[in-house]
Amino acid sequence: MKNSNITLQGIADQLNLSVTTVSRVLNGKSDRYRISKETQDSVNKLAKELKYSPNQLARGLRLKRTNTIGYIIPDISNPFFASIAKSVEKFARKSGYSIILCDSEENTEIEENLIQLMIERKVDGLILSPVGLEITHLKNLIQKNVPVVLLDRYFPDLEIPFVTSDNYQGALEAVSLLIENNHSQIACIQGLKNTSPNNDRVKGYLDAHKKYGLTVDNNLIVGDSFGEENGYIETKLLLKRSKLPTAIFAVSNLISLGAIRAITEEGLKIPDDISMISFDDQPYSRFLSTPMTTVSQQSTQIGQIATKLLISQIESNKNIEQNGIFLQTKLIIRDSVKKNPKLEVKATA
Amino acid sequence: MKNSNITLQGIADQLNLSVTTVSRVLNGKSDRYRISKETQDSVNKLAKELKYSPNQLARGLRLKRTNTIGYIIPDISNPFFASIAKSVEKFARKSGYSIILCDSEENTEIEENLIQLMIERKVDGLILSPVGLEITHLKNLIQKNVPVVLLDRYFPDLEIPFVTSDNYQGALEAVSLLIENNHSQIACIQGLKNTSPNNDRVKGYLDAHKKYGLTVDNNLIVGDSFGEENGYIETKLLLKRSKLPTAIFAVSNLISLGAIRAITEEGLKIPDDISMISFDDQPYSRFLSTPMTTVSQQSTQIGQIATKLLISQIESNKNIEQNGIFLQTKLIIRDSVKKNPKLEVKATA
DNA sequence: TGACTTTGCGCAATCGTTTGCGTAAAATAT
DNA sequence: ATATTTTACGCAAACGATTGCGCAAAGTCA
Repeated sequence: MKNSNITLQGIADQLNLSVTTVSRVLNGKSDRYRISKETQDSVNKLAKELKYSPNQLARGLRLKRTNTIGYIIPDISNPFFASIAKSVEKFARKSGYSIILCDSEENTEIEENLIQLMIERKVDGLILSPVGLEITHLKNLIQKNVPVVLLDRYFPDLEIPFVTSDNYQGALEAVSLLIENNHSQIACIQGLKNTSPNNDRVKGYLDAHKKYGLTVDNNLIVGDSFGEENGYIETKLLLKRSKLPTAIFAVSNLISLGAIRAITEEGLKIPDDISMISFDDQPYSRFLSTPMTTVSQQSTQIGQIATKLLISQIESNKNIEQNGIFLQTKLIIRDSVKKNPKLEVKATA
Repeated sequence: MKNSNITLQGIADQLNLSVTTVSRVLNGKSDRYRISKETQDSVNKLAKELKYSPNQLARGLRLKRTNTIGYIIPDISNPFFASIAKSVEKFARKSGYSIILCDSEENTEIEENLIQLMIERKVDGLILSPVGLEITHLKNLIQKNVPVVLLDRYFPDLEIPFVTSDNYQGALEAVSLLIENNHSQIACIQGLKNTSPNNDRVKGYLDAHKKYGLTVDNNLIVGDSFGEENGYIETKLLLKRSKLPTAIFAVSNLISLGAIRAITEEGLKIPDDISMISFDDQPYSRFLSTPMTTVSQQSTQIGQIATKLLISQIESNKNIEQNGIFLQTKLIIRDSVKKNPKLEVKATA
């Protein structure tokens, strides 16, 4: 209560100086304003003694700059986002920024409120993994000249810089592997519709089929969320069908976990009864009952690049010319794909 | 650039009112100050039109209240902390608070800097999972009258409210299970020393032995970090010993993951060659190659209670009388413990 | 008509910094 | 001795909000 009231004024009073001078000394501008060495020393000494700590609210108000980045993600408990968050926070911190973290719970309404909140809190910029396909609130944002970088998800027709994995390519490779192992009944359990990762992965799934001259049964594309529950439910349903899929392409790590739960419950085995490839590699992926073949993303890099992009945008005061960055994925082959007996399948491309 | 300059002043000017009045209307204090209906309506209307959004820096400066909670954790990419973070953020948000999240990287120096940073940013309170055994910076904090709640970790001799799992009991049960299955050479791979979760878990490990009249070989207590690497390295070393432990008690989920990696590398099997129990249940635990017996913590509740505790402290303006809250753990028995042939082991208690 | 009450709103200080100008005193030059 | 430069610092506004008083105008009452 007492200590918290140490201000420039307080120091100035005790030394019979003006706040101006104290401020200048403490900001290392002594030389530019010719503050005498003795004054400098006395100020520094007293500030240390009193444990002066600048009020960043006041400073931010005056400077119109808070060194704060707003960071909105759909689910911090998803290990994929958690590891990105780790690198975002770390890089921001090392660059002198703090982050205000909010979880939009994959809900557009919450997301909009959070953006409003970030504006009120005068963040210098925003890193965002947007939820839906609603983009008016984002347009408002850029009109307000708030630097924004999209992370993991983007809008093809919006001029906002973004960084994400090359989800299309990743999915293409994954599903191609399945097809090359002579799977043709491949279910795709997708995540939240209308998000770019989902769209791109599904497109990869489709194009892989096309590449090998296969037609896809649209009934095999199911689901609507990146969560575990979705994976469980959809797999349960898939396994009740008369014609069982021989493989599952799970569009996220949580989905595959749910799928495994369902498969296990039904007493089936991966890959003997059904094969599987999952997006997102996790530390545990290789130690699963059947080590999982996965599409690995460079989450650390995604976070770091996004942060770097945002900060350079903030500090240069101009919008980035560069629009989108796609990071390569990597197919990690383990044991969850079974080689089926050959069918009459040949590559077109 | 234009839009961002909408302030109370701007609205007041356009309506030929004072900022005072505008402020009062917008804060719903019209009635208390008898602002006429017409004035109210005109203010509200214009504010909406101009998309006025209050500057929280200014407000915070004036009100000495930011509705912000500082949140410092040692590793956001650890799923255990990530799921706590999820519930902290959610509960805080629903209570009208935002959180500034920082990762201390299990480093005391960083932690101290972050606390300083939080003070400068005038957070209303702090949720902290402290790193080491250094507590002077925490004492400073409470002297400054900043509400603090410790999460996951605590100091027995510090009067700061905390919420954590009953790590002692959890470890006691886990190791007892091992002993009851006739294991006597049980290695304990511990986490960061001098943190309460580690201390309490190791104590549980020791007391379980005591309970059954077993003496523990101190060489079996190894390691010094909650991370995956520690689990890997220590297990590698353990497996090189002439006298192999028959079981491993892994003090965190990441440790057990590292341990599994080492065990797999050495071509050994769980539980046939070596048994294992891990702290922290995770969604994947049951789907590991050998479904893991774990000690599950109520992470959602931990986060929520901590946040609730902090907010009530903030809003009541007095320190909580209640000091520590321990949440029960739950032993989830799966397949990673092998029943050994009986030894001459009998319970003392 | 004058006194009193109610209505409706504004003044100005305050929160803690930063910064564009100034300026008095000391030093130096002429 | 006067003019000029240098040294070392201060004034006061500004950032955008909140709030304790205060006060003029209108309404009510006798």
